Amino acid sequence: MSSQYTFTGQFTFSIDSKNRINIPASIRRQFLTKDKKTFVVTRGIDQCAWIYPMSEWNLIQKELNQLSSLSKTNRIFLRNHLRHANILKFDTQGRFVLPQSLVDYTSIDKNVTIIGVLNKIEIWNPKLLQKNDQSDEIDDQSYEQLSERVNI
Amino acid sequence: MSSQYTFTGQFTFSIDSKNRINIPASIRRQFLTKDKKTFVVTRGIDQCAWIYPMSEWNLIQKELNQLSSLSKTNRIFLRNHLRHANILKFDTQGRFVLPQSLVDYTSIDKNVTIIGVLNKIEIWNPKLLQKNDQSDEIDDQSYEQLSERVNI
DNA sequence: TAAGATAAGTGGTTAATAGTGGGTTAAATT
DNA sequence: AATTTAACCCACTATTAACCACTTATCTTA
Repeated sequence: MSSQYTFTGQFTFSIDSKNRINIPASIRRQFLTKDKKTFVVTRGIDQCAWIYPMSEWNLIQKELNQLSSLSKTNRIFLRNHLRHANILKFDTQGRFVLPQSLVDYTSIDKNVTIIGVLNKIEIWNPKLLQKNDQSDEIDDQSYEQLSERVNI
Repeated sequence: MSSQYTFTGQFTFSIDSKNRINIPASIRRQFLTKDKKTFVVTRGIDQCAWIYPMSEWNLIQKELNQLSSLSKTNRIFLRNHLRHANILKFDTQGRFVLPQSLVDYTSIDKNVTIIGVLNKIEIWNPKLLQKNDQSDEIDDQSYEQLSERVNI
């Protein structure tokens, strides 16, 4: 089964003294009832945190299960992906607390930028995201390759 | 499945103090009932905003879903494409509010030019569009290349 | 073609929702 | 038992969305 979520958009919120972060109402409303406000926060591959609704995470776990631990790459990848995964819920106000380890990893201090990326939500320190904006330009060749797969 | 929309024409309207923009009635009437006045506004590749009726956007999303986030190029591409996409509806008067980030990106201030371009609608600052008119002439060679793909 | 009727575009006000900050109680940990 | 942590509750402010009203344009019909 493929993804049931298609998050989009960008929002800038604040993190408070208790490490609470608000989930944008428009994103919150998209959560399916079966997920019951439950999701998984984990390390992103870039310097951000990734949030998956529980049912999405289950799909990912199924895929990860296919990877044999005989391969070193697989072992490292699995380890780093799973050890930082926290199952959380958002509270009655629509917030969740970002675990300290992820606060550190993402270097988030005062403000956070939240962006929807299809089946996941990314949590960024705005300054780091901006830095990526500048350096992460896609070169022409890569665009050419993409154009063979994506028609927009 | 291919596009169900063929927008055409050009209109000049105004944007008000709350960033509301009217969608031309003739274009509004073309919206299929299944789309329920819902659409996606996002950054155009040029300095304009693009509007896709929801069903059109869903086609694009389906393609984006094929891209794995393990590839760096994919990650950057997905992020930068989706973060500026806002799912919106037009109100009972047929207007929508253009998000501030897109107001900035398009440099729209007082007036807007709205153009129908097949499956999408473009929103421009009239002055920028005019500037493009002058500089964006297509050279003969490019026309030759186009002729191999498009028969008009 | 003039007059009335309908639709389209624009502007402002009000009501509802969303975001934020803090405090209180309950649970867990040491 | 003391301290920390997490869930819950309440309150304030800012933002957004719904509503109403007016003007201009377009269409209809006498």
